[in-house]
Amino acid sequence: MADLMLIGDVARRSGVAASALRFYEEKGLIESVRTGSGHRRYPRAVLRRVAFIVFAQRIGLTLDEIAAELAKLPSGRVPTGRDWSRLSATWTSRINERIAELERLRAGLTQCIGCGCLSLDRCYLSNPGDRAGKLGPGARFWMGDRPAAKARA
Amino acid sequence: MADLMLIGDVARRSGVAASALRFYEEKGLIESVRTGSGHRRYPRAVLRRVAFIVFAQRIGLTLDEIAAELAKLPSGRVPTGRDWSRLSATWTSRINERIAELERLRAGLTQCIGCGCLSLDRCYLSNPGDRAGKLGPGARFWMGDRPAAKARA
DNA sequence: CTACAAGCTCAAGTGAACTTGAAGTCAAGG
DNA sequence: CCTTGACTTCAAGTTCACTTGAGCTTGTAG
Repeated sequence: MADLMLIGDVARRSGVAASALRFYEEKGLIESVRTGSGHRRYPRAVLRRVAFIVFAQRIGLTLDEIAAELAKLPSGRVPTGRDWSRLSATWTSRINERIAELERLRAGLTQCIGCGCLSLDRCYLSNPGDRAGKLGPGARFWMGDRPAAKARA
Repeated sequence: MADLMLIGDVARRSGVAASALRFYEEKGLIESVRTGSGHRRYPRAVLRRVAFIVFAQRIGLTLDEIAAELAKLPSGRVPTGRDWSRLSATWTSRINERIAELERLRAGLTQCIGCGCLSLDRCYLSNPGDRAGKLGPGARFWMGDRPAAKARA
């Protein structure tokens, strides 16, 4: 009857480690209610929220961006399917851009690398529009095909 | 006549910061000859090597993987176009896999997120095959569409 | 009642790919 | 000769997304 889950349950059901769930809470991505003793309890709806986070990560959003998206959800009630799909509607173009770039790169493998034109300042492949963009210090971003999270169970 | 470039020239022509070039050298990705005073000098062919590195990064290879690829190039002579294209021939399948995943995700945006099936342990979208893979601690990898390097000029 | 699992907080570590800063050297112009 | 800018090394810092460990408390099964 009390459909409140322990953090371990959420971890098992979502495949996201408990430490990651605490981290998401700290970042404001998810919420929990606390028992008198300070233990976290989650309503079942958190599973969908976590699924959304994992999904968004694989598409390429940072946790900060995901937090911004989640902030658009209606507050005070459990989001409906329509709420979720409204959120994700804007992502299609992002995916399309990335696919287009990969296709450009794939074409370049046969056409460009061997032909001698691969000289950065000239080749359209190596300058897909944003190479000149400013970015602060820190990790250089890259795309990967590895798991976005690891199950703790 | 001496077609040896300064590190600053290479940085300007490639769009890769001088500090990054030193870092690549430390990692064994590129080489330089040194003047008597210890300054780096690069043959023009390094530009293509750097272009290849940037290219490979956008496809999603780590620097370690790129180093392994570069090690396959013939030593002792400047690589030809054929040498380069032989190297990159294996990447197409990697790109294809990534494109396929993005297409799966894109389809899921309209079909899956709203429908209620988005519950990690059930939805095929959130488990593209490798979610169970083991990975040590450290940064969680993600795909991005940001610049891979920033020009210093 | 006593194990023992599971939860808590907080600080520090991880890895990739660099950047930044300190402190010093080298080369060219005026 | 002096300044200026480009170069050198080396250590430490940065971002992101977490994980790990220490030290403690809670909840439950036997």
